[in-house]
Amino acid sequence: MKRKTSQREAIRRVIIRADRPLSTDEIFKMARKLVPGLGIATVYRTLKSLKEEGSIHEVDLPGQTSRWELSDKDHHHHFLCRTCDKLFEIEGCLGDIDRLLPPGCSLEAHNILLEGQCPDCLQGMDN
Amino acid sequence: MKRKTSQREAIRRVIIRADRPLSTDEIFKMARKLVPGLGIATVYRTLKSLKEEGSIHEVDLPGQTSRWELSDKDHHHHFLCRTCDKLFEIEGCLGDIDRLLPPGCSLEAHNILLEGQCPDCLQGMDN
DNA sequence: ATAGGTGCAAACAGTTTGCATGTAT
DNA sequence: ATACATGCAAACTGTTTGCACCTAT
Repeated sequence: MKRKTSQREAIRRVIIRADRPLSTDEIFKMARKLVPGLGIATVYRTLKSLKEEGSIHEVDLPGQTSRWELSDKDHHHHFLCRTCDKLFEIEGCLGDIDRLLPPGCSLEAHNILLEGQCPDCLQGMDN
Repeated sequence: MKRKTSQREAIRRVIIRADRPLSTDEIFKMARKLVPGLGIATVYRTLKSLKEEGSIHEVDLPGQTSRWELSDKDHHHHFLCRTCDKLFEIEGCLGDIDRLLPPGCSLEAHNILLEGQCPDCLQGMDN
C-alpha cells in the first residue's frame, strides 16, 4: 500500500489531529466526514497498513476495542476513563519491572494501564 | 443461579484444579470431558454467574480472550507467553503508581501485564 | 410441581475477506 | 494501461440470547 488516496489521507489526518488514541470507530466516523462514501473495511485495511509501515501504533486494551496513536512517541502508558471510555496518554514509567518476572521467563514487553475517572467525568459532565 | 448441576460443578472443578488462569475455551474443552454433552453457552453463562457470585475473577487481556481464575487471591498481576499464549500469575506489584496518574484524574484500578517467553517455550519445546 | 438450568440454533458485534469497480500512477 | 485501493456484502470469531426441554429442589 503506497498510493496517496483521499481515504488514506483522511484517516492519517484524523489520527494526527487527535489529542488522544482513537478507536477504529471514532476514526471511521471522523474520517467519513472528510470522505463521505468511506467504508469501514477501508478503515480497517488502512489502519493495518499504516501500522505495518510503522507510522501508527495499535493500543490493545483489555475488554475494549483497539485504539490507534502515532508511533513517533517515547515509551509511555495509558489511562482509561471508566465512564467515557476515552484513553489518555501517560508519561513516564515504573522502574524495577524485571523484579516481577517469573523465574525462567524472558521479558519482551510490559503493559501498564491505569483506570479511573477523567477530569470531565469526575465533574459529572458525562462526556 | 444456585442449583448444583453437573455442568456447574465440572466448570468449577476445572478452574480449581488449574495452575494458571484458563480461557473460556480451555474450560469448555476440559469440562466437556467431565460432562460430555456440555454446550458452550452454558460455559459462558456459568462463568458469568460464578463471577457475579464472587467465586471467580475474569482476567481481561489486551487482544486476547478472557482468562478465569479463582478470586480468593491476593493482589497480583500476570505474565503472558507470546508463543503459547498461556497466562501465568505474578506475585507482587510495583510501587508509586499514583505518580503516573494524569492531573485531575481519579485512580480506581491498575493493570500490569508482562509479556515474553515462558520457560517451556524458551527451550523450543513449543508447548 | 416448578423455578431455574441446559443445549441448540439464531442473533450480535467487531473484524476480515472476495469480488467487481474505481483510480493513482 | 494496469496494479493497487475501495465499497459492498458475505464470512468469521467470540459471545449472548430465545426457546423448548430437562432436572434439582
